[in-house]
Amino acid sequence: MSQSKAYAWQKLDPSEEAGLWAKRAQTGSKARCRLAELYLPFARMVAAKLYGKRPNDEIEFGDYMQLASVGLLDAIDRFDASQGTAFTTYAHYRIQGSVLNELEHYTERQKQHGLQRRIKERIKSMDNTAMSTDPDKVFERLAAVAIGMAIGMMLEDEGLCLNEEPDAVIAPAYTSLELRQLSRQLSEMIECLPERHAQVIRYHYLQQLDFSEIAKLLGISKGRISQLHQAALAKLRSEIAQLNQGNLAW
DNA sequence: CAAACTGTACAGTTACCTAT
DNA sequence: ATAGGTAACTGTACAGTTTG
Repeated sequence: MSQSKAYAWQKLDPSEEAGLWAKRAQTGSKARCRLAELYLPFARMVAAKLYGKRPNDEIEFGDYMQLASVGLLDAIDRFDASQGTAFTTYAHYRIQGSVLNELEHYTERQKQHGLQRRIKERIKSMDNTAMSTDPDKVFERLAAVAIGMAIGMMLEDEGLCLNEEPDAVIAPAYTSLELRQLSRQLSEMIECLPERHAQVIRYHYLQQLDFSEIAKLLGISKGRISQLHQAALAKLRSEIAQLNQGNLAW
């Protein structure tokens, strides 16, 4: 399969991209963040190719992706646009180097923090009202669980359309029409979130980056990412609760 | 030997603060 | 009011050690 539509990196007008490179070094630069967002699918593709050649299954794709994103940021910071070479050519070597170099030093401990655990934690983080006994929280809890399942499905849909990740989990058990609809609605809701909130959700759930990596990408602190994450989830829950009032089917 | 305990590392959360 | 930083905190998983 050729690169899926969802992962095709967006081509910018050359002058617009040149502007981004020029502004990238400014403190708290939106340009740097925009470039990272633009080329993250490229980093993912490089990670996927390396993952395809992995010698064993000890390290999961999510970990390759994390290392690739670090390499991407490094490439963005060091790339000299005036040299006339394409960024992807330069970035390919840096990302590959970053992944291979870090994998060499990968500790047993890091291996233990794999994708499955991250997904489990993220779905759990959606359900932080689960222990509530307050009846008023029941709908909120249902919405939280539904969001967790829907985002879980979105993660797996990513796997379905990303052939470079050969061992992606396929055929989820809960592919009901209702959840498919919720997943679609959820994507639309995420697009309607404030930009920062949407970025955190996309990076965390779709690109599988942890808060520290997102913080580096956006140039803000890990604590702030957590706050944006909580605020985004609160908004999504509220949206879903409203949806629920109009449609008791789920 | 296995269960219980303890220490450590890490990801994420929260309270409180400052700057705009 | 909002965005963001910082540091202390919580929860979890794991490794190593102790104890019966």
